[in-house]
Amino acid sequence: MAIRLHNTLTRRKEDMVTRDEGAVSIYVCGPTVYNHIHIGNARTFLSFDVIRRYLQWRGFDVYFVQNITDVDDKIIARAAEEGKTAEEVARFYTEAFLDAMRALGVCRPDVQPRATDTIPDMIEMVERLIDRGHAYVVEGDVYFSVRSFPEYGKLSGRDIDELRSGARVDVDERKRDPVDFALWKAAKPGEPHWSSPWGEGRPGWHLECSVMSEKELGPSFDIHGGACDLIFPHHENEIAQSEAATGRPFARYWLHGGLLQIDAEKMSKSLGNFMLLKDVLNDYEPQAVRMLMLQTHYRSPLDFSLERLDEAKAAYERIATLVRNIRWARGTTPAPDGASSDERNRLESQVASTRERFTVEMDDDFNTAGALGALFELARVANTFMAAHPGGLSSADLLALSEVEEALVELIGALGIELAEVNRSSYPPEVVELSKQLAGYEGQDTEAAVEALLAARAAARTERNWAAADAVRDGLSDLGFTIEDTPQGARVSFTPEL
RNA sequence: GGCGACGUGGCCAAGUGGCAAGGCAGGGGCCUGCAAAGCCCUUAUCCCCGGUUCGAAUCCGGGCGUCGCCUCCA
Repeated sequence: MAIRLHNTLTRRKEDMVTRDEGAVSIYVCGPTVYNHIHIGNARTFLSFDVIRRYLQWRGFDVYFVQNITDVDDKIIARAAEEGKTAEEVARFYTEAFLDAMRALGVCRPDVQPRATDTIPDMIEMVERLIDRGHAYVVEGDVYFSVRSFPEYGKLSGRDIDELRSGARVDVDERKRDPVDFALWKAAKPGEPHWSSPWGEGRPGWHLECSVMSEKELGPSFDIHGGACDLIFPHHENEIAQSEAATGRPFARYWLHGGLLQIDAEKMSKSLGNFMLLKDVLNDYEPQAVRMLMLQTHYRSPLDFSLERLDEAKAAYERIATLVRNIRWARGTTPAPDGASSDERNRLESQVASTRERFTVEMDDDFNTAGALGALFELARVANTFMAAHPGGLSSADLLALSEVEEALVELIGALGIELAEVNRSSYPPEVVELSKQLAGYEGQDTEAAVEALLAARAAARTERNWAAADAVRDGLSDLGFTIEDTPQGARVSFTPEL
């Protein structure tokens, strides 16, 4: 079964046929580093991280390139505001961006070129465009001649003449045509600048993506991604630059993500209605953020709110709790009899059908919402299986459940959501003091302290001393532990608040 | 005005011709010493009108509404 992609260029879903069989080359537009990225920026990077991970999971050899725009008007403006140099601003927010991506669990691109490291290549492409009659020099600026590229507008469905009449911006009289755009800008005093055949200057924004993608992936590659607000003019201009410079088709498939909205309005730095990713991650686990994004198809708009983030967190915990409960059950002593072989077969066939449906959904233009639906169905079936046998599960039952666990961890992992193992070493030290008070524990080991508390609570419950039992549970609860009673004993889990 | 996306239960959302996934929230029940987790039950004339079809959320036409791009934007 082929993977289907919605291609903005053709406005329909197509079978993915890559340049090299078994390999996928991807270029995704990265951030301009003039501020911390907001949650809307994060959505796009997350979407393409999921696409990349899924293709890898499907066995493709993925080569993923994403630029960092570290020279730009907005960086210069920000530097002026802060009384810093543009280089300082760019360096600071580049680091902040890399930190934020790490915190969200976004895989690093295979190559992550910076615009300022690619200047010679950009100059070379501009020279090529001038040589081929697609660009012209005016007083140190170089412009791309849009009319020299007849296919201009094929991505965004725009018509050059309509663009021209609709141009609202003050027209630069030196341009031969109002729709022409800058490839190279002569530097004003105090701006970052590089030597070029046209004098000291800096590159235009659209240029770097054409240059980097060609340098890293070749003139024709498989997938070019970005958010849909980049379709025009950015991606249209990239196509014009690259195809005019190389004479060869640019990206085969154009994938565009929908925008994140707040109160049904685009989240953007210019509108001022944004939330920074780093602030959101201060209060929420990355898994909750990822779950929220995955519940909506990547091309649809997504209205963001903390309420929805709470819902996504609850949804994530449904899966995480199940996996934790399976792991716990597998640590208990198997019962002599549990489920019937029919029940086990049903569970196992559900695992198989979940894997099947997950793949079908994801192959169809990365339908993460559908894929999650498959996982939740498996969760319900597995929960039902366990609920039907409160008296305990046999070794065979536990083996079947371990297949459920394996599938959930693997499949949700293919979407970039990690189901972490419980880390006992991170138990808080306060538990020792609590155990001393309530269970007479004398040692210093946190894990042993918890064991002592659970033993004390079990004893109290046997004596029907609910006050003593609840004191232990409440004390542990205050430290971030959850105690749940089952017929097989108390189940403890530790989930510290962020 | 041009180009594009979208309109599915209380909220979110998948589904693009054949009995409407899933999550969250609410209500009822079960389990529990009380909880927690979980299970069971429970809520949809798929924006409106017309058309095509044996059959339409899904295709076509018209309307209404929301959003995006057309200017820097993930």
